[in-house]
Amino acid sequence: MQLADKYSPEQIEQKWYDFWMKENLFHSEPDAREPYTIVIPPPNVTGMLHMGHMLNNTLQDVLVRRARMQGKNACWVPGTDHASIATEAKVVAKLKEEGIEKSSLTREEFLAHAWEWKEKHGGIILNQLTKLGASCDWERTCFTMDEPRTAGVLKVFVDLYRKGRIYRGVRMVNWDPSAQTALSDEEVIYKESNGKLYYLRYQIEGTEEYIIVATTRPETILGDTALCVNPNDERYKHLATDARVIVPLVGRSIPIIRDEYVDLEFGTGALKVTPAHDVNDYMLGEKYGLETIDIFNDNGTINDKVGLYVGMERFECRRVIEKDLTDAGLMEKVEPYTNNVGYSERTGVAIEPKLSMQWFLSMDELAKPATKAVLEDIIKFVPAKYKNTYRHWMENIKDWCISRQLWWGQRIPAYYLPKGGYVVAETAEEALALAREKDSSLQMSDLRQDEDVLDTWFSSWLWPISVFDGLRYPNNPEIEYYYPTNDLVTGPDIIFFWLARMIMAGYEWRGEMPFRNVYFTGIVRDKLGRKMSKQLGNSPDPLDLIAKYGADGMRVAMLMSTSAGNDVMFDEALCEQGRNFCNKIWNAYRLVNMWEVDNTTPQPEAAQQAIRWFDEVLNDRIELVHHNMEQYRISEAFTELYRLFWDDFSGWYLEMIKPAYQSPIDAATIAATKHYFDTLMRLLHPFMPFVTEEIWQDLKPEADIKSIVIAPMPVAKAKANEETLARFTLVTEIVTAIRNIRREKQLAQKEELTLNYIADENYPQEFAAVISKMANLKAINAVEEKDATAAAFIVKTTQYFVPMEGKIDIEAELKKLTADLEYYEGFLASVVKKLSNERFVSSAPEKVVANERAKQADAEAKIAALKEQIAALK
RNA sequence: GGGAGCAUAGCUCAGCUGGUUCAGAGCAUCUGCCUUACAAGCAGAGGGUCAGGGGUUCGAAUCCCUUUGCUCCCACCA
Repeated sequence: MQLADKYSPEQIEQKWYDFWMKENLFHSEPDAREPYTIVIPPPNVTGMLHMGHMLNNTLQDVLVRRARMQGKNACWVPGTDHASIATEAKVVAKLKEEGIEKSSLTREEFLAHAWEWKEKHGGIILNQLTKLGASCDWERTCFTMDEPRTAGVLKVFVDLYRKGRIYRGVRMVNWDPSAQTALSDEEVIYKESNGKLYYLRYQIEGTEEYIIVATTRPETILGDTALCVNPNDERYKHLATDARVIVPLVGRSIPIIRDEYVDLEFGTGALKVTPAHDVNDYMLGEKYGLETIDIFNDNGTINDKVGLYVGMERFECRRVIEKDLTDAGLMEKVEPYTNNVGYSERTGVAIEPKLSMQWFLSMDELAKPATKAVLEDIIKFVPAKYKNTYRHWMENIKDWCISRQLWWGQRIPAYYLPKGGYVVAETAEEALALAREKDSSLQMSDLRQDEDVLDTWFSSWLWPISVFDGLRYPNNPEIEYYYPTNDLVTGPDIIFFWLARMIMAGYEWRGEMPFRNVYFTGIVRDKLGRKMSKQLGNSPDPLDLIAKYGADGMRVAMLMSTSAGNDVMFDEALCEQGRNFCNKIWNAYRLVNMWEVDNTTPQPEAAQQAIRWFDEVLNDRIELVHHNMEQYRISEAFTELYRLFWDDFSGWYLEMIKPAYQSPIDAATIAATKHYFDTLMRLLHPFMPFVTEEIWQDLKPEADIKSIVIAPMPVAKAKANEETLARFTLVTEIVTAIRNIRREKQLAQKEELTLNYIADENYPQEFAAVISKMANLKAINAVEEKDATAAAFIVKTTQYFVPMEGKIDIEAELKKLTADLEYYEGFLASVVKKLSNERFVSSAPEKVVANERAKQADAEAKIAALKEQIAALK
């Protein structure tokens, strides 16, 4: 095959992905083999691919492809998440653009629009993953809101309800006024915000005296139902026990209560109590039986309960009320103030604490086995540091608010009865049957299903089970075969949202962990360390990068820069490095491929020596890569292969076996080389699937294996021969030394040199032919005498001379040798000092001491050799 | 406020049980090469008080204490 001199991924990638799909190589069915399962963290159904997905899915694909090549029945289940808030917000925005208000639609009409949107955009993100080479079993693609998953969710809800874990009640929840729904605690992000601290004057009823109250939210005075001071506060001891104050502007009379909750140090020591709009105030309200006045509409505007500022947006109201208070002389002062404000994770608006009726899931019982599993490493976290984060959360777990005031999602299967009360059932029919137990006259039309839907995570927490339909059919062969899954690759940012809950669900409905290992990725940042975001415009489009550098180049960029749990500083230069590596592989193959093979040519000695060495290197690295992968050191494993291919294979091995210009290569050497190429491609395939397949298909080492995707992963043979590897380092040192001589003396590479040496056991005799070839020597001679006219160097203890015919600068040589001598004398002194320390000799392990003695002997020999050379020069 | 983690070459990071190869890799930089697979390349070189201080040890980048700086998570005094 004629190969272009640059690797061009465009056609190659699409060609092979199509081939893999056509051959159905990613599809898995249960069989006798050991399963290897990964479930994808489902991206939002209407989302777009970003760099985080690149990182996450590259890693998953590496793991899956490797397992597949190791002969396991690899199954990577893809899918998407219905992402109720995010998707509903997008659909609402899209309808708004078309001039349609959500409020003008019925639930059914809205859902029809939403499904239409989902059908149109839902497949995009998964399709994008194919561009990266993701070897998902696409036949298994799931959606958290498709029928089997929804049925599972409802079954789980009913099960939990019957177990008494789900309850309904009025609680203070995090309200998102933009999405107009409750959120779980995890969906609230606290950020430091610059606000103001307002000091308001509350007149004590029946007096001219005022109490000053500090607050950050003056608009909530509309909902004030008490004022609270600390009972130990001297400033307020004089007040009558039944004293009351007048709420500024509102004019309402409210009691003064006394509770040690109030901090004497903060503000004036007086606290306004607004039970409807502050979590702590709510607790005070409960404790003292205070009235609760909710002053906001669901969209964050002021309602008509008080009759002031009606319809005004909450932040607008704050500005207006500040002015009105000032004008009325009720504002003592205003100070700048920094505090933490909670924002909605999805819509970004400030959260409003709000009392409302919601569904909750009691978590204590669920948490117990899940906590244990991680702490005891039954589920292993990589890196382990996240165990702490996990434990802390699990041990302080709060009940989960699972209802959302949205339409896009799984509707809560609770049905209200006309005369109060409700029933919970998977279907309306079952609900009716249950209802009739209470009142036999009831008809279907009497039942009214709860309007709310479930939190998205209430379906994603079932993912490892639900993708195999293990909730509806707990004994089906698929779930029994694939569950528990092996590895989960995710970011630490969703430990609480998703990971912890999946573990809880796993134990609750399978009695077993959902996955054995969790690999945490970091966040992909730009090279300045900033988070990638649309606002900053520092987030490259992964598809553009793939188009520019190839999918393999992109994958290399991800692999080069990531270690578990650490953030990735992404730099486009890494993609370039990846592309260059593809090109390197390509050109190495081009070289091997272009040689003419001649069966009559005997195998050169240099080639025999090269093969003897490379066998050992390869074996050694296979072992190392395997070892690294076992420990999820994926980046290190790849880096080993990168260097193996680039330096050892291309830089040394290929140069050693390269036939002379326009000469053919012998059959034995080309066979060995192609075998190495095959092995290297297999080792690299999980990391760089496309370029390796392209080359492997051309090599066709095994006719009955149709793709490298299912070619067996090379395994290390017996332990590598360390001796051979160590001896070869002498060769590289000799060659490097001669190259340096050429450079210093400005000798052309073409000019053949002679190498003389004074023989000892550290001369790598068995690699003489390789040395000769790599250094372009015409002769290598063992000599007895030193040669003062030659360029000299020492490797380990062996003295080498390259005759220079008068080109030697004796002064310079002497200077160099003297500097070396000084270094080794200093080195020897430190070794001797160590060895003469009795405590060292007696306490250090034998091996360490022996090693020091060897260093001493080497240094002494080297010093002797250097002294001889210096003497000879003089 | 509570907890966790990090600090090693200009940059991004390895360094696993304290001891060969302990001060490394890649990138970047510099020098020399259009050598016949690859200039997306080749051959070389420079560059670090392992954040500061103290301790344990025969021996510390590695273990302990401490100071400083950064990051993340949790909590939320209005």
